[in-house]
Amino acid sequence: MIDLDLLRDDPDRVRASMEAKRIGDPSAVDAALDADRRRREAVTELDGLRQRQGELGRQIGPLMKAGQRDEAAPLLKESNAVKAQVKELEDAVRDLDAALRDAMLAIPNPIHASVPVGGEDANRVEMEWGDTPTFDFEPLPHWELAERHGLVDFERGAKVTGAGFPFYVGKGARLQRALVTLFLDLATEAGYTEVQAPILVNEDSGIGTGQLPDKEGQMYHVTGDDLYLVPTAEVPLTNYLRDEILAPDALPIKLTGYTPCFRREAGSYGKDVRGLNRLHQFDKVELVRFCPAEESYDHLEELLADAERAVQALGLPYRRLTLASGDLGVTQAKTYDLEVWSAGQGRWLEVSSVSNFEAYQARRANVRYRPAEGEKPQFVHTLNGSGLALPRIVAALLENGQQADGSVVLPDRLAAVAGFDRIG
RNA sequence: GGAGAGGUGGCAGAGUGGUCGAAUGCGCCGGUCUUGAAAACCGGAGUGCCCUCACGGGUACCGUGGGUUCGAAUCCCACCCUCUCCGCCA
Repeated sequence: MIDLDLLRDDPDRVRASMEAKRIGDPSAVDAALDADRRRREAVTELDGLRQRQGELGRQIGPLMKAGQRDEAAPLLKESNAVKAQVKELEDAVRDLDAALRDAMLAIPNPIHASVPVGGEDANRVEMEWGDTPTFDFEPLPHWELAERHGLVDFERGAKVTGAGFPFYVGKGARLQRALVTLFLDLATEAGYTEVQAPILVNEDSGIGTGQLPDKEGQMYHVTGDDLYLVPTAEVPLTNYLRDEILAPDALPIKLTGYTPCFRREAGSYGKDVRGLNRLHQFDKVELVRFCPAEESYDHLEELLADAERAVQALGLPYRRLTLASGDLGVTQAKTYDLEVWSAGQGRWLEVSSVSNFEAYQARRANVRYRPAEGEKPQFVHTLNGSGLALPRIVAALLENGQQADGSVVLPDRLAAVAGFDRIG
């Protein structure tokens, strides 16, 4: 949710940002402004009527008690008339509230000034880290390595559930477990509090972080109980503090959590679907921060460094991108992506997305803090980033670590957690 | 899943139709007193929305949403959650 004051004061900026993001219909701005104006008129009138209603009630009370029905009669008549008007206006305000809310939810978060404007080709590569491996043989893609070593069973996953729900087997499974442990340990070292979160969330939580209503089709919906499988731990971790007012000394709050993530990936069939590149269920460790508004861009850089440290711990070559406006989602003001080099596929794979949502999610989820004792509550800023998403990390580990004999050598830091240093 | 009890301000806990945003206690903030502190005493203190340049005023909120009534924390309906017992179960 954007700031209603911003919308009132500078609707052009909001429209320009929508165009830069290439999201939504700019007419939502006018719809919101119109609903806002009409709502305020209606509320002002409604409050006046309620005031009159209260006055009448206070006069009628004593009269009724004293049995002076005749004295009360004209007052009762007026009160009944006011009552009808109040009812009418309440309905009107309710409709206008809903209209305003719908329009506001359809307006994306304005981009930060440092975000390059443009489409995907305007994404800015900020840096590359590590050396991409060279081979004196033809490196294999990870799905061939995984099959050779029996690490991932896609066919049985498809049988038991469907495409995109693989089994990890033997060292494949142990590798998953080791990566989760390693990433959580790194986050703990960086000062995050580990949280084990529910992986089913309700509708309010989906709205709070911005998946709902506009990405409804991307989430698995358990209709029997009207709950949603989380597409990322961001949803439960950020909603952890929903509808709360935090004490002055509570911020910053840093949470980390591992969850499986479920994504329907509707509309992306046939794109990047080989192997582990794109799955309906995958594992991810998420990093989430809550902080005061004026600190959030410092926290964004810190969070970015936290995510990069995880990639570096695995020794995987990667690059960092600042996403251009057209590649940003509804909720982000600024996002960095981290992409690891995938030697067997000869391409970069996104393994982390690190974003500042400013107050956009906080407004939707109503997460506030009191800057100082006695001061008015303010919305926090929320940030999050993958730290990291597993499948593509596994792909890169297999592809970059492969040897001429088909075996795979694991980086030391991971081997220490996994309990084995090579596969095959 | 069945039966019962209950959801009130930071916490505890009154309030079962009228002037109740809500007693009281604890906690919290400010003050008086004190060399300082404690105790005692005095005062203050929720959130949203609307009007106002502001001072300030209005209004809503007692789990959530409806309803009855001139008037609802209080009565009615639905839902959610918590607790106790039974059943089931990792």
